Amino acid sequence: MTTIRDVARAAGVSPATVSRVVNGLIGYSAETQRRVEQAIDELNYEPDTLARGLKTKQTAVIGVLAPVVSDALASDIMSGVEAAARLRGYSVMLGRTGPSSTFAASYLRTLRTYRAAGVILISAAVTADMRRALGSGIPLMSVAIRDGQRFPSLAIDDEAAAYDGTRYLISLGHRRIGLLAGDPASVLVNTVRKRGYLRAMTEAGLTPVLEHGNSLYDSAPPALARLLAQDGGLTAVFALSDEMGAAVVNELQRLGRRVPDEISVLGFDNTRTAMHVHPALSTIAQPLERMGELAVEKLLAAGEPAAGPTPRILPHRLIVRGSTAPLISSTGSIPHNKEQS
Amino acid sequence: MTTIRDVARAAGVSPATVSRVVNGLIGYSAETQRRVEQAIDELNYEPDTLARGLKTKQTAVIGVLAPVVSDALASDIMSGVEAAARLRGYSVMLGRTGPSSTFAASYLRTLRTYRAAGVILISAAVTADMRRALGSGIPLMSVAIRDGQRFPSLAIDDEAAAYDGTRYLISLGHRRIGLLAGDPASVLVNTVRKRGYLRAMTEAGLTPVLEHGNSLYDSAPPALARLLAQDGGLTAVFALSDEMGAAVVNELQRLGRRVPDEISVLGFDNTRTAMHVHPALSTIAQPLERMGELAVEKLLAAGEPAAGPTPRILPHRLIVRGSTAPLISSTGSIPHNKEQS
DNA sequence: TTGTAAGCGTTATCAC
DNA sequence: GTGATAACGCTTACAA
Repeated sequence: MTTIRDVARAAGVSPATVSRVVNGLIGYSAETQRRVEQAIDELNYEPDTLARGLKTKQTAVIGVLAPVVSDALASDIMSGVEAAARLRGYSVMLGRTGPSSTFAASYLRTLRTYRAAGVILISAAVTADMRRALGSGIPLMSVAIRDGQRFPSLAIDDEAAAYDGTRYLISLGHRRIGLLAGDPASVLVNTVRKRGYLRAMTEAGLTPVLEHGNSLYDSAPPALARLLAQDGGLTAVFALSDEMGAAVVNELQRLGRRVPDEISVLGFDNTRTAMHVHPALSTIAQPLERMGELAVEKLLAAGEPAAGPTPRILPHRLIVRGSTAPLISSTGSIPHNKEQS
Repeated sequence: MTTIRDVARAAGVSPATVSRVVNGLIGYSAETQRRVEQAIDELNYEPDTLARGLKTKQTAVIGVLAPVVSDALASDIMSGVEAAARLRGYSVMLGRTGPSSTFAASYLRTLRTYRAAGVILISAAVTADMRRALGSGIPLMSVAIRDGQRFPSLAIDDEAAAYDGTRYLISLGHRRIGLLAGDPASVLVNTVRKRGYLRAMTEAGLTPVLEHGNSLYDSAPPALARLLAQDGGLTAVFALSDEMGAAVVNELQRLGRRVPDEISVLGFDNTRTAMHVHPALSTIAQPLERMGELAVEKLLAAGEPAAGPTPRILPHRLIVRGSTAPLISSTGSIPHNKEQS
């Protein structure tokens, strides 16, 4: 390995000067700079991250913790994180929080010993335990979840998004709309979205019909069965994740119900999964990649004076594909459509 | 931050002794060990990774490079890598190689300055450039791709897998079987799989029909159209990725062709995507998570004397779901089925 | 503008 | 069995 001393010797200067050049500080002549840079090129020198981090008490590492590594939603966010991080010369360290954050604290302790520049928590709220495990010098931010006001977070307004989704279905003429929620215990987000759905239904004088899955594909068919058992005449199902939405589309077809002619299905998140069914799933989009990028930006700006207010709310968006359609009422008339943007 | 000296002072011993205890070396009494461990607990001490790495020239970091972070196949492998790494006390650092490995070398250089313990390359072959960028001390292994004999790799036998998939379709009675391959330029694997298909077709005296997509969902519908233009009477399509397979199932249904009654579809990889269509996609499974785990194991054993032979071949497996069925010939008879295990 | 030298927190080589 | 002490490769006062 070539060290800063090797470069110094080759350039005929001191290690301190090489360091200054490498770090773009001031205090050397143009000629010196040239010689140093040439030596760096010739020796193919690269500063040792460990030694530098040990001295400066900082490394260009950003930690990312997701409940499940292979989750589509987390993957999209991670993709944004990776892009923003590489752009700024940072590397990302990946961890899985596992069921109910079992591993989170241990990961955060590790990240602390690496002197990470910041940590991003996907789909999980920051707990006091986590905050403690990470120590005090490292900023921590959660993404795709609204985390009270206690810790920084970055998410859409889930209540409003679910409200808008429900309103959209209502504007299509649907009256009997079932909600397929995720596990209320593990993801706070579900409680909030549920509230949005309930508000829209209540305002419209409609009766809520509600069941829980666990956000994943396999949980949807049985939950759909329960939903249908509650009200066999449902004309629309709002699933609070695309995986469940996709499963509902497929299961409905298996049951011989036509989507969207007989029954509309609306998903949530706008992950790739929404495109993988036929008809493609209408859904509420979260700007997932953008969230990942923004999280990095805010994290790295955390030390700065002008750090913006938190939690930061990002816009959601309704995406209409083939799985939703106006209700064909028994009289054959299509109700007035007051779809939202 | 509490350091090894703090612990030493609290326990009334020297830093050297604390180090011995922490690292489980020999050379201290049981009583000393007790005192040190107590001090560690009380002070909540955690060794500094950077200082340790600087001294030992090794960190417990495993680098993982994938073409696209949010890819389903890569995600599954990464999931296995994460699990195996955490089990052994290693952390994983994530990178994206990007189109045609643009970023790979730069990531590898970074990984070198972190003194990573090893690097795993997903769906990409090791090039001499990469090997050079990483330096000589760090093992590098590619996964889910067969990489000649020059560098270690871990993959299924893609030729045999494609052969078996084609044989399966033939055993179902299909004679007009189209192949939907991925981009031959970007992923070597496609060339090999194509060879397996061609061998099976030729052996059976059948005429190959072949088109290329790019392995992703959106590339499949147009490629399918070209396939159908070549032979409108195709009764089976073998797609060399689940994303393309799922797209074929959906597109076929959009075109009014029934799957599998009129036409069978077989995918490749067995990612989540295969489950997200209706009927669910029959496919050739790669043990993706297991590959990730194994890659970590082999990487960390790379220094050992008894490092096994490379490249290592893993078993593939045919998974029959709803998208494939015996050909109903015009005479109404179902051909003899000689399906493989 | 440039060099010297003192650490950063750890491990490893010696002595005792 | 235990403790000084010298690195590891870098940054950063402080001198010159």
